[in-house]
Amino acid sequence: MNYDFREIEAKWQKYWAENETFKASNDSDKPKFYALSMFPYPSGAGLHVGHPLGYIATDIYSRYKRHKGFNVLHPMGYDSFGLPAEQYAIQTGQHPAITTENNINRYREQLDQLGFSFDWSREVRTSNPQYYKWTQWIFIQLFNAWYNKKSDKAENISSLTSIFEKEGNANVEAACDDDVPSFDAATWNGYSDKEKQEILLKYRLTYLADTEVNWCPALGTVLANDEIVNGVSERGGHPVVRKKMTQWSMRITAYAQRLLDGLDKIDWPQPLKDSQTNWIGRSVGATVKFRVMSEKLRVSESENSELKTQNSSFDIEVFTTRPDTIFGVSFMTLAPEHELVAKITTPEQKAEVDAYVEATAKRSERDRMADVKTISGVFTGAYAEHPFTKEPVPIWIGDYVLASYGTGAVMAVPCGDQRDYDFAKHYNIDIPNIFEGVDISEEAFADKETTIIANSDFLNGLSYKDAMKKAIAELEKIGHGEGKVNYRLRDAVFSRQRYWGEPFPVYYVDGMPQMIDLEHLPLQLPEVEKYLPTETGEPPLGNATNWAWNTDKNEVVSNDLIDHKTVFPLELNTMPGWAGSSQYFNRYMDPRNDDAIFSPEAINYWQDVDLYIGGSEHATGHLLYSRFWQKFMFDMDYVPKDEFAQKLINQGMITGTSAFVYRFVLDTRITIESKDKSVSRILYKKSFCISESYITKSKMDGVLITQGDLFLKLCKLIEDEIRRDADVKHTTIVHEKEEIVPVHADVSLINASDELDVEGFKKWRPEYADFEFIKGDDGTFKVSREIEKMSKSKYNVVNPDAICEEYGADSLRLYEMFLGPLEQSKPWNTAGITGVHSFLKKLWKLYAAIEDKEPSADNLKTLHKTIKKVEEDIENFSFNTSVSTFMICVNELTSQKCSSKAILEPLAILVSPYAPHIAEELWSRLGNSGSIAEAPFPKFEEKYLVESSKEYPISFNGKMRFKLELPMDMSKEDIEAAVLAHEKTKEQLQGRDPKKVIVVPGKIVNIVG
RNA sequence: GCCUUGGUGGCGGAAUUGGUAGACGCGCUGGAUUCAAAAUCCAGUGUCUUCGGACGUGUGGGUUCGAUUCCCACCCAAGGUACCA
Repeated sequence: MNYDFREIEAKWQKYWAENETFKASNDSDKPKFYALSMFPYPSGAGLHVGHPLGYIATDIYSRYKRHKGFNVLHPMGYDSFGLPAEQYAIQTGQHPAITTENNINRYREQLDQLGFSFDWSREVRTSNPQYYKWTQWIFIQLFNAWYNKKSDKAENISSLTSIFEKEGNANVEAACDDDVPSFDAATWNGYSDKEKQEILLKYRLTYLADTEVNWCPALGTVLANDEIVNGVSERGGHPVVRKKMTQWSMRITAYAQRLLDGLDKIDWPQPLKDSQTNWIGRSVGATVKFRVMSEKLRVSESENSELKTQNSSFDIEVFTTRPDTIFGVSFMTLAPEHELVAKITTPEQKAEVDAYVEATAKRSERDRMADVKTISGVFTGAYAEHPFTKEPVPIWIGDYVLASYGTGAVMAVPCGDQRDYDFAKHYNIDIPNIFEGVDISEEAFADKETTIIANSDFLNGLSYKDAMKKAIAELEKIGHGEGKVNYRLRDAVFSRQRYWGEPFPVYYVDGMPQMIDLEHLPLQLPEVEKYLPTETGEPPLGNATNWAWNTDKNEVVSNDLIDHKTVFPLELNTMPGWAGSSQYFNRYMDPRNDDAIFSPEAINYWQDVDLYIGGSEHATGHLLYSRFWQKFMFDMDYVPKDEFAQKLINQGMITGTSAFVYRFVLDTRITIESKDKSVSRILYKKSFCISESYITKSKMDGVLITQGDLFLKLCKLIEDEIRRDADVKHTTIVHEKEEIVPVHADVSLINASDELDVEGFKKWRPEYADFEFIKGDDGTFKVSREIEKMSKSKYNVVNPDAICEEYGADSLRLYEMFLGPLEQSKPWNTAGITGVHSFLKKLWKLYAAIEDKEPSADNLKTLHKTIKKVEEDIENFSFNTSVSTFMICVNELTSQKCSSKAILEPLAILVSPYAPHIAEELWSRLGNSGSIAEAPFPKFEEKYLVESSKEYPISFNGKMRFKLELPMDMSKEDIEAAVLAHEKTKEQLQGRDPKKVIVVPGKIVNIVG
């Protein structure tokens, strides 16, 4: 009887579905266990081999916990709103809901094939109105809440208005906008309704604010940072400008400290915690205000007091973690983008500053960050007044200061900060030493612990800590600053100018946002003709003709009916990708509930996620926002835990082999003098894709360069084209090449010799249809290959279907685990799959003739050794080593010719979390009815492993020379005597006396000499 | 630059607390079976070797009776990134 995996796997997948084997109940005497995998975005490419890695791990653990007697919740769903479906819709006109549905069906088919123990009755889809009803609901809860710093939690906005009514806002400590005016009760009560709403908006946990976005006029859309390359859009190379737009924001900064503190309570990988810690970026220090001195002011300081007030009205605020070094300030540096730069620059310096600002704008932030070698900056000509010494401090701009952090300005203390030091050295700026007994002639001194301040007036002789306190106190005294804890974290922009996302349950009355009542939710996405932004630059929902809210009927009506009395315009933005994923883990607990996001019974039973497995790329996105919402839900008493996942594991990614073609654009400026003497100037742009064989990466700086005379060849090509037009007397031709840009090519277009199917590529990427493809000398167009993470966006995905077809799901499951440690990244290579497949065949054979006979001691030893190891492995998420353990076990039992049911039955249970189909089949062949899923996990018994003797490795000076079998219970002294008496020992020592003999009973003997 | 992770045979990897380096699998070599192939089974397989051994876990040091494991310095690769003042 052969191992017919196709039949077996189909049979048990059907059985599980029909019997709802993995359906979880919200009511059970068993202890609960909630195992969760991050749900996928159903892309058009289908599931690839990287997806199941984490799912298999979660599945193994879930099945194991079920064997251990837990009531297991193991759900799956789809994060089904997202950009790819929308882009596909823009290209093809197909509604994203349809493509999404198709993709989900394909995912489901693939997932089913792999035999996961999901409770499909709880499936959620974020794009489903029944689901996003509750996403909208949470948004409303956030809108109706403010953060009270006194109680250190979110509260309903009504508690805020009642304070306002009684006493105004003087005593309110809230997380709010910076520009809240202060008012007393009478003023508040005298405000109009609209004025009150405007004030409240500054306090709400979700609020409207003007935020800068990357606007691409040519594409009519906002771009993400990674959609922009070298300042232009990745697609099409259009210019991108920073533009202010009114957007919904989430006041996540209110939770900065609690998000930081919460990390101590959860068992998440340290690198992930580090990355959240760094993202939140807490630093303790002070803000310091420097007053800008005007040029005139310095010349005629005391003469005109009116001029003084007029011209020194600019304050530069900096945040510093070293206020103790304030007397070491010898210059200031502003980010080139800083709004004051244009205002304070003197006329003499203007040209130089402008040029520098422009040059900086072209550099990416990453560029500016990574480049510490190049020191650059420009003096603005302006000076600021030192708050204590009143000395002028020159104000520079430099691209090492980023506008997005802190205030975008630093007080430079060259003696205490290496970057400031280098900058000062480079531009010959003073480096005053304010440290006692420290030599700063070579480098800055940044060690806080040993700092003693000197040359600093009232700070002289103080340590870092004392000087810090004193400096802050003095700054506060003179009104020039205050102690401050600064967070890097900024409020999260929550609006997207997209179609395929959750609509906001918001309409506008007199410009003020109003929430739609829960009973009228969900507010469903409207139909639109086109999924592109409108011609006037409104988001795609601006195309909808039926997108107005009737407050009488509480329904969506035609835009034509908007009268601003009972019918009002609806919000045109949609929510971002992370909205739907920030509470989905709680929704799984009670996914079909239409009256509440979940029932109190459900949340109180399941509490939180016990094990969450997913990729580390979500460290600062999904995982930070989810923790934020969970804490909010906790504050509002909806959930019992303020952290949603106790334990989290990052599965390593599976890397794929990406393929690149090289894009290269040649600009040619031509001046043509025709025979009739008329002169014309033309800009001629020609685009190429170049075979890999012409490209080398410069060893110096990693820049891509073309090899040999390719450039000349291409210039010649263009010149020939130009000159083909006859009537030309004289031409001047200047070629300018743009950078060589590597572009991903889909790996399905590449053959085994790394050659590109050029026609296929042009068809796949129509914007390359007119490009000239330059083949190599051998007449082929080669791509270059690189190992990268497997991802649809890198076009290097391999899907599991073929492997499933050829070897079966159990083989694939085992193989993905066998590849290596779960947390580590590893390359995908199917070469070794025959190994695990033949293991399954050997396992199968073992059960060919099962007998009811007593197992031998060897049998029992093998079994219990395996139980022990596998159990330890699962608990440690070391799934690769348990696959090896199974192989060893089956090899041993095969050579022992074991056929005993007492051994083979527990073995089937051990294997079942890993290879559930074959385990079920063997289980039923052993005579059991029903599923193996609930069978109790075999119990390990030490007694079968007790050994009477041990084969000791005998080493000399740490090197193993021979082995010696000795009884387990032999004493140290006896072992030493036995080893020293052995003739091989004498042979090794060759007459020398051993200096020392180390005996570790049960482990090793080492002889030194 | 910074943060994180990693570096062990031809390849994926193992060695759980400092105690036999290379488990297990792939690949490769030889053999059995077969008309032949696939499949299966058996044996071998870190490198060098004068066949005694010597060397060997990115590099160089150190601690130790003993180091893949601990410490210091460095090199390389991947992922992330925010010069955090």
